[in-house]
Amino acid sequence: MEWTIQELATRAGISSRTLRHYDRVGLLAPSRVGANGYRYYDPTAVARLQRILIMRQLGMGLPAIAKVLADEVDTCDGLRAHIAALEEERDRIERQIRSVRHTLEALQAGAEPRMDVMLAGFNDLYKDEVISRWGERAFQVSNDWWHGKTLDQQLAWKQDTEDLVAAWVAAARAGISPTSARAQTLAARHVRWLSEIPGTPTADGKREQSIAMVKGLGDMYVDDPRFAGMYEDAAGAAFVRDALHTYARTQM
Amino acid sequence: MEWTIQELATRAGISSRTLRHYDRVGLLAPSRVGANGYRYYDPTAVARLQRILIMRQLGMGLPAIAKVLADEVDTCDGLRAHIAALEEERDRIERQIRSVRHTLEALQAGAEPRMDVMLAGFNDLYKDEVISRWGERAFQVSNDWWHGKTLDQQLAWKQDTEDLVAAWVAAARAGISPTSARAQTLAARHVRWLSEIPGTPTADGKREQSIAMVKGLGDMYVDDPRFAGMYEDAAGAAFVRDALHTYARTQM
DNA sequence: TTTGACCTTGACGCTGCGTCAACTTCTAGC
DNA sequence: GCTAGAAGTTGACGCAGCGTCAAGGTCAAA
Repeated sequence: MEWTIQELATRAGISSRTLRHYDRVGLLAPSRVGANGYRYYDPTAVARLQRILIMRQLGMGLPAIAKVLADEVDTCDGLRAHIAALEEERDRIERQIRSVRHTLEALQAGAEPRMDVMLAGFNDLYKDEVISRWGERAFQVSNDWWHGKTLDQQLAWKQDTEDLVAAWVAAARAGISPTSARAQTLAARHVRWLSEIPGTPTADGKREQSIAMVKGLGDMYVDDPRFAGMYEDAAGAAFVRDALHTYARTQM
Repeated sequence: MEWTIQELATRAGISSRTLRHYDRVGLLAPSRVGANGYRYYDPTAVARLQRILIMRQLGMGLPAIAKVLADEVDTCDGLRAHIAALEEERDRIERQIRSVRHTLEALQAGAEPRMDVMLAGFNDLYKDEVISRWGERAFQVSNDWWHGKTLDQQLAWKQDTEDLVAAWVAAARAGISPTSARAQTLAARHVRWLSEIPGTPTADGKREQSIAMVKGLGDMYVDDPRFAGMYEDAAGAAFVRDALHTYARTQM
């Protein structure tokens, strides 16, 4: 008793292309190949196909199925691993949904695109900075802090940020020195603003690291394209950087 | 103020390959291309990249992002559509998980692989049959019936099925006629067994269709590779088929 | 001028097949 | 015996979003 590729495919509800694919990837070889190259399948092959289709219907990948069929992995273990992977994926999507909802609400609440861009850019940049210098955990803390805020709190924080930036721009325009009292007052405010974010060295009271971070941040405002234009122009960013450097050197 | 591909990529935390890819797919063109072919990006391009990366981080696909950036779709609408897609996906995975858990429990409870194969095969086959002959709805009903059963009930049903098959094999081995009283008793039991499945014509009391289904099922036991060996051999399957045909003709 | 870093285009790989394309083989009717 | 049509074969592109060589041109510093 044996069947041609089409007979088997039709009965199994799949395409002959799929069977050829399974043959090519070594998942299911035909029991016999005629001198003409035709593939023929016997009941043993059909049984194997059964198992393949069951696992496939459960969403397992072909390599994982192959391992189970090759007896490298126990069927139960394979399924358990698959469940774990599925749960992981589900949780990831769940987080994704919350994140998108959050963004959508913020957008609807009137947060302008540029605002959003600025903050997201800050977050991203901050992420890289924090991860590379103080490890992944610190980023996790401040990230949770941000996403744990209510919409009102986020908007309020955005407002604070905008005010601070506006003050910097005004000071830079005024042509005063970065070492002047007014600039240093702004620098102090900037550092306080930073310290609101938990998980940062400034918030954690680590002096050496705080200084390094404040200086590094100043440099980034100048060098990083993502902050381009944040302080109006290159001169504005340089002003902020110089003021922050001076503050870090003399007041921290 | 402009940056080379590498400068921008490093700051943005992506690869230069990604930027080239975005250029190729028309998502983000460099603001200027030198005579040497080098790509250069200005602050406008950086801002656009910002928006792209934000949406990408939210899990949106590049084509969807392109539509939003091209103002074909409102940002909020894009996000809403994305949320809907994510929720769909999450629900799908959720169903997937339940299904795999179910299978795993059945397997651990001692259902042997061959049993599982046999029943899954039956379900699949039955699905094709029912869908093609009585429409999708009927399949839905019987599928829900199966998945609505508790594990114990499923195992009990499997046991019934096994007993029935064993009885058929014994009768076929005994060399009796398919029209004999013993064979016809088995056929009656087979039809009762079938009628337990809701949504089938037998369960619904549709006489003409019941007869057609019982006969068709008998034919399938012989012709379909997925039932190969279920009744031991071709002779066994033929015996069942003949008995069912006789029963359908004379008793239904 | 050399070296090394950075730029370019081109192309394969991954997942699981769908979908032509081009060609050979089998089957059935006249 | 011939021919049409159904079914078989291999080969290759496409899909999402890049990672990853490969081969070669350009640029900046020593």
